[in-house]
This record gives sequence, structure tokens and C-alpha cells, in this order.
Amino acid sequence: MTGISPNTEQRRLIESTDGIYRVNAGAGTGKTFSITRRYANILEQPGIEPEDILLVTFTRNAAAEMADRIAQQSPYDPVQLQDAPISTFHGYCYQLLRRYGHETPSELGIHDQIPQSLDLIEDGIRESKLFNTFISQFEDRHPEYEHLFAAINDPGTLRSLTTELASKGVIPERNGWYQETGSTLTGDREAFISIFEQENQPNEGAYGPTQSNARSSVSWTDSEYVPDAPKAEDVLGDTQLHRDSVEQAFDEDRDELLEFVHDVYFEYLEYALQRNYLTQGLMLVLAFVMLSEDATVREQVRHEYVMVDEFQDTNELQFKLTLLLAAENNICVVGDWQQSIYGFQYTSIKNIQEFGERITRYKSELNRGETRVPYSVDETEIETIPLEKNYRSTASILSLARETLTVPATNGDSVDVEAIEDEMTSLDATNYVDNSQIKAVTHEDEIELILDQIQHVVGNEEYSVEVRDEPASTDEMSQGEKEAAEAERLGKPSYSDIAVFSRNRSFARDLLEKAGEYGIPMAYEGGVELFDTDQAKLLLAWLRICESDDQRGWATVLEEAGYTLQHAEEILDDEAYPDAMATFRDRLRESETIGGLARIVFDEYGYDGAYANGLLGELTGMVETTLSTRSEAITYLEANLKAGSTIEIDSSPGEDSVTLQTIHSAKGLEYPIVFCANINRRAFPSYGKPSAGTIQYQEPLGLRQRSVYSEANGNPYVYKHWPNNLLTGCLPSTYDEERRLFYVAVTRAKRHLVLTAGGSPSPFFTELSVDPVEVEPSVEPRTIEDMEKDTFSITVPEQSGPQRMSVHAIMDDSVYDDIEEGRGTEFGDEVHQFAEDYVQGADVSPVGGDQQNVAKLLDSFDGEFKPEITAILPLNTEPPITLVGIIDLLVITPDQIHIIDYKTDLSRHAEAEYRKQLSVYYHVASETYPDRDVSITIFYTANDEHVELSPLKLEALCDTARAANQ
DNA sequence: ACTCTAATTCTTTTT
DNA sequence: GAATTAGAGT
Repeated sequence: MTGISPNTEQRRLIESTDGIYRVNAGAGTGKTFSITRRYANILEQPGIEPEDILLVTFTRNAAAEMADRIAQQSPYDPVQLQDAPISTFHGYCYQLLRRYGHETPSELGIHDQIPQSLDLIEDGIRESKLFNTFISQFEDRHPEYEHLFAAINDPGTLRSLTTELASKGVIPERNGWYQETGSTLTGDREAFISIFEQENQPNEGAYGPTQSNARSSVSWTDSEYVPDAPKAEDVLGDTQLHRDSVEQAFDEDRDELLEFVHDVYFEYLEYALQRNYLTQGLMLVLAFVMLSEDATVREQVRHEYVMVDEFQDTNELQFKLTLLLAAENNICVVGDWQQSIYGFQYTSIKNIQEFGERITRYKSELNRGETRVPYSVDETEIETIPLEKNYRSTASILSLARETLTVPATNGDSVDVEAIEDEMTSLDATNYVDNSQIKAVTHEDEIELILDQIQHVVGNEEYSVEVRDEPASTDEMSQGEKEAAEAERLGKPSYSDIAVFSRNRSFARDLLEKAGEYGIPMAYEGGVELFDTDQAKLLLAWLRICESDDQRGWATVLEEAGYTLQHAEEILDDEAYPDAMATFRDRLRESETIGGLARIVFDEYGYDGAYANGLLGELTGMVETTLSTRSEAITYLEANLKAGSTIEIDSSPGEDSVTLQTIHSAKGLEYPIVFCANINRRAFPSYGKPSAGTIQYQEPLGLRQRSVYSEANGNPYVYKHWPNNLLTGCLPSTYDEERRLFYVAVTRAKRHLVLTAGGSPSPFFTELSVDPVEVEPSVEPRTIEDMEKDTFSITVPEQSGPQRMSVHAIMDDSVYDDIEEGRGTEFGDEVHQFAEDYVQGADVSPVGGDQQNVAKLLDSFDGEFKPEITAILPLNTEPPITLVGIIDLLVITPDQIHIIDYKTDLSRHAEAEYRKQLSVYYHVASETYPDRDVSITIFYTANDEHVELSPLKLEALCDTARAANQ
């Protein structure tokens, strides 16, 4: 890319090691090269070890790549760098917290410690289940919030609210907010008023003033609001909104709302810690508290040099963490606001745009009461280093890229072009041959058009790209020689030189399907809605059929087999299923595992592609941890389908195929020829659903409710909340992030760019300086021989990290065979559920003898109860295995830990197998509470027998796990 | 020329 | 449920 020697700007970055630097690293400017060189350069200073340099990246992959490249450039080899702090914020803080943070929760007034075996939940479905359980208990506990809950249609949205607050650095403690971090929740009145005044200026029409932006975007129907809300005439002026009603709206009483959000947030944190788990966001919060409170730890861990990559993708909390983790003012943040496209993940573009202002403010916030940031962050000493030499694209591409940042997104969109251009990093091309083809094509059937254009481009001399490395340019060459050398490297493009980007996944999916029909080689990269595929739906159908001859299941299967709707209905009515299918169902019922069942289904239907393999991988992964029955598998599939979960499918296409991906997933990559597709109205720029929560946080308004419950007229009703409606109407809607997304798409291209749109192009397509052309597509299907030449081979990625295994996997399956002796698994589930509810003080009374026995046992204990604790035991096996299980109940007394597992068996024949299970819990508990005695016991609920077992040694468990893993 | 109403269609993904 | 925009209405 940059040859061997850095250019002037890069050299300045590499050699400026001490001090505070903000680096504006535009697209394709050799950022990774410069950072790794800088790292190596710092290492050369006397007395500096890798340990002294913290390098933070956005993804795990990026961290690994950085370490690799550094190893190439420094005397340290990859093994020596393995323990160096080159990591993501999350990875790094997780280590810190586990090592030093056991007591941290007490700083917030929470008794539970952070155990070694802390479970960091990444699976959104699992977390939302836990959160929902929490919130229903919360609702019971806090009848005073009943009217608030009445207005909240989906309590699950409170979860994303806590995530958002965590990323803003808002942290709850038992009584109020930690270190005044809650002050931002009331909003910024001054900032709001200044925006309001701007937006409420009347516009200029041909016949005098017309409605202001704010006035025209607020609609007001009196009957939608509570009876005592202001009326339309109080709010809406001729051309402006009345200022006093807007001020009244901003100053509405929110004390109770704030208290509610505090209680939900704080009690959820408490709930999670009680159950030994945290989310990524909450984990960072605790790491932050630890570093703020514990001066000893802070001084011990902080680093002489700190570098943060992709700084435009950090949030406020991460900015503050950066300051706490630096020992001196040797801080270097690298990023590009123009490529900030993750706002929906609560990243803050202002972290890099207003770096100087923020660093000063955050320092003083952090130093309240105690000096936590000891070094000077004087704004005048902060240097900005721009990297402006682009090694990727031609000048034509770069010039179009500039336009994308100011292109109007809607018809009347007024973009402050000058203000944006002032902020822009201008990029200079370093290519010599600018042979760029840049065009905008449109046709009613956009997919046909794209395929047609791909065929038009492949093998076309006009779209030449660099096809070989030789001859290389050297510094000694003259301008003309370099140009000639570059021209000589050019040649006709093939499929693999092309990437097609789409704003959304659904368009990409349609395109992929059509490409398959025509035999045009194309491979999708990135997340796939795996549970929304035919494969998943059929599997779900067969699971339902096996479980209960479910009608929906049969309907899906019959439809797939080609039965007419009418015929299928007759079959369903008579329950006269086709013989072959019934036989197949019976065969499925015999299969012992969910994975085995899925495999039979996929074999039967001839599904052996990426989706089927991906599903098998997911299912076997889950079966090992939590799934064991068909009904659990059904629930799992349904939940994922509903949540629209996406799974990364790794496709390694044949040698020569077009890459297809979303723009987001293309960030950081480059391609010789880029198609930017689907630039249609409502698709790109995209707009529509804002976040669904009834309670929202928005700058500069702070926390607001969107709807309220009231019985004002004697009839209970959920009204729209008028202050929120008025205030949000005063805020301008901006499409900046959509424009930046467009910018990212265009700057991926090295040489050629094709913009495509269908029947109704968006302003992004029509308002650029490239004139759109209507093209009549004619796609030629490829012959079968052609297609066979590059059939796809697709692999499922290997699981990385230690293998997770359920404790049940190390037990002999036969114990389950006659365990329940006719009482069914449901019976066991009910008893367990009762026990959990009973411990948590829910209002339940025992049903049946088993439950009475459980209640009696629980009453006999004194101590702190912790039900349903996830236990994680990493084993030192090769390959490493981690055992996972759920402890029914943990009873904690000052000197003892009791582990209790309920069994509803009628006899004790399986005790030897249970001993393995409980031994795992024993070792987890012993490690977490080294100072207390741990006992493991089984409680047989039927016979009221409480049996203590002696734990197996760790070595024995390793052997068993190893054997089960074969 | 301006305002109002009805019709239309609704995303991205890492830790 | 909300934002845009086309088109009807004033």
C-alpha cells in the first residue's frame, strides 16, 4: 500500500510519541500502517515494554491484526505480544474487572461481589429473557409505578434504555446517581432553547414569512392529549410555535420518571450481579467505577502511552475510561468522523469532532473530589494530525466522495454545505492513472439491471483494474515512468474485482437469489437472518410435528411438498397425513438429540448449504449448554425468528465471484469496482421507525415519556404525552449518518463506481453530479458448464476459544431414561419454578407433596438465597473445555455455602451421575468463596430426602469431560 | 403559493 | 407509530 517508507504526515504521527494527538485518518490513508509503526517506535524508547502501551481497537479482529503487524515491525514476536494490552475496551476491562474488581459493586451500594466465573452475556435472547423476568418481579415489588407501567407497551425496551444510559456514562447507585452522572438526564435547557430559536424562525416565502420548520413539523390534535393539556391555539401560532408552551413542555415535572428509571437501572444491575452475570455495557460501567474509586488499582494498571483506534466509534464512557487508563498525557486517538456509522449503537461522533472541548470537560468531571486524571490536558497543546494522502482511490472517486457528505437526503433538505466542508478531511489521490468509470444507472427492475451491469463490466477493457503487482513503482522513477508502470499493471476485471453494497440486508438477499438463478457467481458476506430461512422454518415445522402433530407444522411441511392450499386443509381436517411423511415423523421421533434430528431433516430435503450447516452449528452449540428437549428447541427457534437474530455465515466462494454485503459490514475494506445499489426512496437514505421505547433519552431533551396513562375523564386511557410531541417536533431531523454511510460506500472503491436505483430513486441518486441514465437490462444466463466451473464451497467457521459443554454432557444419558417414571419433564419444571419463586418471596403457595417438601426444606435454612445461578467452570484440558450449568439454589451463610439441587426422581438410581454435575458446582463455588466451606446436596422432592454428596476431584472431572468430548 | 391530509412504508451490528 | 411526500384544497 504505502511501500516501505512513510510519507511526511505519517512520519509526523509515527515520531510524535509524547503529548496528546487527535489524528484525522481519512479513508485509505494507511492508518493501520502508521499506528503499528508508531507503536514499534514507542517501544524503541529506553525502558519501554509492550506492557506500557495500551492500544485499543474496535473489534477483536482488528486487535489481532494490529498485534500481527506490530510483530512484523518490532523485535517482539507474536508470542511475546500475546499478553500485551492490545485489545478492545471490552476485552481489556473484562480482564481488569475480574482481577481487581471483586469488591467494586459495594461502591454503588450492592452487596454481591464480582466472581471469577462472571458470565458475560452476549446472546441478546438470553439476556432479554433474564431482563423480562427481572422486570416482572420489579413490577410486583413497586406498585407505586403501576401507572407508568400502564403506559409502557413493551417493558423490554427499558433494557435498551439502560444500555444507552450506560454508554453515556450515567451510573446508578443505591441512593441516586454515582458522582452526579445523572445530571445529563434532565437535558440541556440552554442548548435546547438555542436549537428551538433557530428552528422556530419563520421561513421566507414569495409573499412574506411562512411556517417555521418547527411549526410545520408539529401537528396537534387536542383529543390525543390529556384533557388539561394546552390546546392547539395555545401552541400553534400562524408561522411559529408559541414559545411559552414550548418552555412549559421542557420544564415539565419529571421527578418521578427519573426516579423510576433510576430504580429500574439500579435494581437490574443488582439483579444481574446476584446471578453472576453482566452485559457488556454494565461490565464497562463497573470497570469505570473500579478505576474511579480504587486509586491503588488505577495507579497500578494505567499505561504510559495510550492509543485508541476508530475513535469515532467510541461512546462517552469509553472516552472517560481512556483518560483513567493513561498515566501521563501521552494519548493518541485515531479516527475519522466521516466514517462514523454506528450511532445506533450509542457511539458519539462528538468524541472526535469536539475532542479538545470534551477532554477538558471530562477531566474536570473525573477529578471531582479526588485527582484521578493527574496530567494536563491543555486544549492549546493538543495537536491535530491529518492524514490526507489516499492510497486507494482515483481522484475522480475521491471527488465524488466529497459530494456524498453534503448531498440532500429529502426533497427540501437544506444541508449546511459550508459548515460540513469546513470539517472535511480533504483526500489527495496518489494514483497516477485515473481511468475511473463512474455512472448512475436506473431501471424499473433494479436487480436485473445490476446483474446486467456486472456482465457488462466483467472482462471489459474500459473497467481495467490492477491485475498484477509488476512492475512495481519505486521512489527513483520519474512521474512518467510511474504512470507507465501503473498502466502496465492494469487489465480486464473479473467477478472477484466487484463488490455490491446494499443499505439493507433484504435487498441483498433478493439480489443473491436472482444471481443464483442466472448462474452469476456471487457470495454474501456478513450476518444472515438464519432463523428466517426455509431451512429453519422447515426444521421448526418438523419439531412441532414431532412434539404434538402441530397443525402449523404440518401446514408448512405440506405447502413445501407442493400440496394445494385446499388439499392441505382437507388433510389437516382429517389428520390423514401422507404415509411417507408420517413414517418420516416417526423416524424423527426416535432420534435422541436435537442435532441428530436436524441432520435427518436436512438430509431428507437435500439441504447441505451454508444455512443448513450454520443452523446445525448453532443448534449443537446450544444443545451443549441449555437445550435438551424438543420443546426447548422450538422455543429457541421461535425466539430467534421473532428477534430477527443474525448469524455470521462464513462463505468461501469459488475462486471468482462477486462480493455482496451491507455497507456497514464493508467498512475498512476496499474493492477495485464498487456497485452501490438500492439507492431508492425510503431504502437509502433510510428512515422510519425510531426506537420503540415509551421512555426515551434524547439529547438535549434528556429523559422523556412518549405516552402517559390517565383516568382524567373517569375512563382510563393511554394518551400521547404532549410535551414530548412538542419538543421532538422542535428538533431538526438530520440525515448526516446516512450521508456518512454513503461516503463509506463510495470510498471503498479503488477505480470504478456504479450507482444503481430502481423505479423511484432517492435524492442520493438524483442530486449527485453524476447524471442518471436509464438502461434496458438484458442478462444472459450462464451455461451449466460455466456454473459448474465455479460452484461454491461453503464452510461453517470453526468455533474459537474454549469449547463450552453442558454439565449434562458429562453425565450418562441413560439416567434420564426412566428418571421421571411417568411424571414427565413438565412436572420437574414446575417444581423448580415453584422453588425459585418461593425463594424470591413471590406470592406462591405449594401445590402437591413435592412442592410442600421443598417449602419445608427452604424454611429450615437461614442465610442468603440465590436461585438459578449460572456456574461456569473452565478446565485445563487440551483442547480447553468450559463446563456450564445452572445451580438450582445457593444458600450463603457467613461461613458456609450450601449448594442444593432438586430432583423429582422417585428413586436414587442416578446418584452417581448427579455427583458429577454437583461436583462441577462445588469447584465453582469453592473458587468464588475460598474462605468458606462448600457442601453439595441433592434434595429428592418426592421423598423429602436431603442427601449430601462428596465432590469429585478436578482431575476426575477433566477426564470425564475429555471422554465426553470425543 | 402555501397548508393540510392521506397514502405509504419502515435499517444498520460489535462487544 | 412516525416521517415523508404526493396531491387535494384553500
